[in-house]
Amino acid sequence: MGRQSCCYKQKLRKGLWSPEEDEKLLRHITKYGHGCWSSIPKQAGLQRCGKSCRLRWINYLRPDLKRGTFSQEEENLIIELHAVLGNRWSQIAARLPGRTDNEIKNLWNSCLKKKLKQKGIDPVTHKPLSEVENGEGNGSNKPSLVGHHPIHQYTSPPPPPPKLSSNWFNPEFSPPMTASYGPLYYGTTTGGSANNTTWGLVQTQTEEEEEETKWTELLNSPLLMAAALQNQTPQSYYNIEIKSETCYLTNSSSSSSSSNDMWWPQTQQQQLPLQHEPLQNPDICGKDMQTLTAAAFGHI
DNA sequence: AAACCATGCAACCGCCAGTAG
DNA sequence: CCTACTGGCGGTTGCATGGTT
Repeated sequence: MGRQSCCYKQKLRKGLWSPEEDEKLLRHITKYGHGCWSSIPKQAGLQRCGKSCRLRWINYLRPDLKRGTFSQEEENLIIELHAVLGNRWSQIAARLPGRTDNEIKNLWNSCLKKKLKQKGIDPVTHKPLSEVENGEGNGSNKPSLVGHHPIHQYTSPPPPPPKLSSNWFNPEFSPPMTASYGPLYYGTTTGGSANNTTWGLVQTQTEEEEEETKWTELLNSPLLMAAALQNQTPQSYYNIEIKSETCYLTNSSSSSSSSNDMWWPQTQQQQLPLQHEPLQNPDICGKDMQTLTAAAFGHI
């Protein structure tokens, strides 16, 4: 017995969103926040399912979205994070302010995978393709549930060239991302263990839960990493505050489901530094929603 | 100029986990 | 404890656009 989509059940609209729908949703959430997604369509006068509204909001209407093409630094960071987290796009996105999991996933599938392959790196294991092919029989490359953790490739002793450098699409590129490696792969781990085996530990860990915990601990702290990403000082970064979309939305919903008129302005403030940041690739073209969003928030 | 192809992106689908009743 | 509902996530699809032949 197959399941029917929520849209099918209620004969709701599907497909691309019209500007009118966007405006309705934006206006509604701007005014009332999104308490319960399932009730939003009705309240906002939309013929959509709640899921669809949520997705539209998260991937397109949210005011803190960065948009534009990914910078080299961001791409590199995604690759690094993917090596650690695997296809956990939402977690990767949480470390890239203003980017959505969908965006990152698309980038990975359409672009980064190819780039890695061109560089002779297996996008799944993040190991050199030759190595992957050779080691295929011995089970050493057996995929794990959460992807592979070839951290040693990136961490083992200071990042010098060998395989690590092959990950840099721009060979001349080094800082600030090189600096960000510290917190990501070593820095945050030094609290517990000072040696370089910390991530190796992750790699060889058999207890998955323990693994998870370590990742969480490690990855929740690299604020400097993102600071480097933004080419900002750590301090200015703190102003932005790393917030995954999940946190972002959670905050709003937890603050109160209906009358949470507090979270918007606050969030906006946090995003200001980002907005002032000059876009390297201002291809916001055709996506006037950004303007609409900005306009909407100007009224709050 | 037209047909074809490749690419990027937005959105949907289906599954899962958490939770309220 | 069970069930239904909801939100969240990753995988996948389909369309629009731009480039190439």
